[in-house]
Amino acid sequence: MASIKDVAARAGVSVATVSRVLNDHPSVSADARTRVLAAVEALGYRPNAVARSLRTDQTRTLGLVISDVMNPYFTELARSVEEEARALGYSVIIGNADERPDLQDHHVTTLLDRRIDGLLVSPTDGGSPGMLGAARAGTPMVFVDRWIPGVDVPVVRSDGRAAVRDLVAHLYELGHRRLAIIAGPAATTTGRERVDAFREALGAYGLALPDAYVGQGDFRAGSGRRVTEGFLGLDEPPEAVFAADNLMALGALDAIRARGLRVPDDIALAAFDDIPWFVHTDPPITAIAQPTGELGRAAVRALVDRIEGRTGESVTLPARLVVRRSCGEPASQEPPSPVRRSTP
Amino acid sequence: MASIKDVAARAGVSVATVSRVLNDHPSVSADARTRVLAAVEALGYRPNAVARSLRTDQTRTLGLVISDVMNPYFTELARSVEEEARALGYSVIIGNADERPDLQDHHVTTLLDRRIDGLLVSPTDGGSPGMLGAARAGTPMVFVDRWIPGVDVPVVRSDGRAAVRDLVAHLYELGHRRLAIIAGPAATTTGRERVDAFREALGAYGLALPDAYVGQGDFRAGSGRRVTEGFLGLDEPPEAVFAADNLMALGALDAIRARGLRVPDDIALAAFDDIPWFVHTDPPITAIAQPTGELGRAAVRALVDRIEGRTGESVTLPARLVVRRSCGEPASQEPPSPVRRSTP
DNA sequence: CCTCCTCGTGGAATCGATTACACGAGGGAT
DNA sequence: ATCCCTCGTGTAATCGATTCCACGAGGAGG
Repeated sequence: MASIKDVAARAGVSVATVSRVLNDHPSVSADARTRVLAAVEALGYRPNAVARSLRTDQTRTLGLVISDVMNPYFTELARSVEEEARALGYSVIIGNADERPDLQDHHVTTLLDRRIDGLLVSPTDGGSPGMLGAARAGTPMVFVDRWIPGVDVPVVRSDGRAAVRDLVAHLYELGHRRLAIIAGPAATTTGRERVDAFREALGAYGLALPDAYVGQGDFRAGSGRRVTEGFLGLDEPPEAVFAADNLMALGALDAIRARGLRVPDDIALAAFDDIPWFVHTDPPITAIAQPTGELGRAAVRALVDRIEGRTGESVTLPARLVVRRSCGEPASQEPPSPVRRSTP
Repeated sequence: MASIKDVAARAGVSVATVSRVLNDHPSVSADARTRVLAAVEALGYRPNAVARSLRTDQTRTLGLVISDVMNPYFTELARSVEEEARALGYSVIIGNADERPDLQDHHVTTLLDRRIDGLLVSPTDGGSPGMLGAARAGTPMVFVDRWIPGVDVPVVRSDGRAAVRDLVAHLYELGHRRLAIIAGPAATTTGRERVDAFREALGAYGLALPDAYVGQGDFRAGSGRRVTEGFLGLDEPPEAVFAADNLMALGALDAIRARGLRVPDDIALAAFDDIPWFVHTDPPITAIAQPTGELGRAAVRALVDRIEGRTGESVTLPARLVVRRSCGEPASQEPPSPVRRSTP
């Protein structure tokens, strides 16, 4: 592969001049410039990004560590992050933590070893050694979606409180009173917050959230299934289940169906995070939609601000409720009927 | 950030010795080794991968350029690729082409500029200049899923011919005779092959595939919708629609539903590429499943073989039909009834 | 006509690693 | 005792860029 020396030789100039042309530095004669450009063209020369990074101490690369690639929410996030980064002249390297702190740390270290300019993380846990180290090491960093309390890093996320209130209102109107939640891991902020918001909203209607109605999930489909089976096995099962993310909702749907029950007739189901597929499930699922694309773009902007010496700030965007059919027919069409419970 | 010099200074040895310890070269005294290790620990030293790559001319990184990250098939592929690569000591940088040749080229060049050790591509088109250049430039390369005929690069893919035959048999048994297909872009191998396989299978049953029943899609949901609307507007609409990928199937489902028709009662639907969500759609969709994970792993193995001087070979794995309910009830349960057609 | 600046250019240092080569010490064979 | 090999180590070259500094030519100003 041709190097800058080859170009210099062919153009009859020094490597310094070639470099100047490439970085369009002003003081290069028109003549030299054309000769260099011709040589570049002829040799199909492309600057070696590795060498350049070593010298300039910047890679124009962002690292993005997400909790789970197979989760459509995170793929969409990744996509918008890459788009915005590209628009700003950066590349993105994605690391998939698969909800495992050790894998997350592996990616963080690998990314740091490659001297990425900045790190975007949606932490899987409350702070693995690698993560904390990175935050302390001074690498520009921004949290997206989830964050770690007490760590001084900007957070770009969406606030679901209002949407959760809307959801509870919706469920209440439809006659549901015994509401349960499949929570995310307590180690994640989103895991905790959604439960808090749910409990608070319930409180506004004078409803309690008994411990039996709080299932511990891990943001994967399997846990949604297990927790829901638990709910269904209760003496007094909930009338509505709220899954704290889309994958767990899917698991819940499985469990409900496996019992021979139907949504929403036998039990209502709602999810946090809306995804295109929810329109097509049987029934279409009522969900709380985050402005995912905007989140990704805002996170990149905040990170690049930090990298380039400006002050990237935290951003909080509102989520909104998208009503479909998984909680029952809208009250306008039929009066809320007492919810039946059937156990096979 | 601490460099090898700092470690050397603190351990009281030369950088050469530090390097030897780090790469566990045999001729280092036990004493020097412990001192170096202690210094590494104390300084929290991590070798600079950029510098190392420049010197050794290898990055231990693979590039993966896929056609569309939002397509669950490709996310699963990406996930398995990363897993296998990690197991073999490589990192992966993913580039999302979004089915756009220009974006694909952008990623290929960026990846090449970073001197990745090998490239895994699922080409979006019949050969953009960048792709062809990369293939010629001698970078180790392997095609996954899709490939470019005439380019001498191993291909890891799955063969859907048998599964398509099974699908056609299934549709035929259920009484469907007018079968249509939503094709992928003609520039892609998978776009063409699936149509060919379908036509061939139809031929075995004495059925033709008229031009009006071949819709031109682009592997995105929108095109599936448009093509299906076209089919539905025909004087004699098809009784079954086969979408050449999962996203277009989703679009088809939308279009069918928008017309007030029902699957499978009014029209049957099947898709190439199976994804977890197909179990939960209304109705569950009959699909042809590729061994996606195995494909990704095989592709990485082939690529790493090439990189490390062995001969990575092409691999073809069979796909299989997964029958669900979107084409009608299995014949064993009820006799195939003449398919109705209803236009609103 | 001399001096000073600006402009274009090249030489060489530098980034942080790896590694060929040289060298001195010590041990075994003769 | 001498020679030779092996072992551990350090010095320095190298990878491919960027960039500081020096230098010569030429133009402007006195």
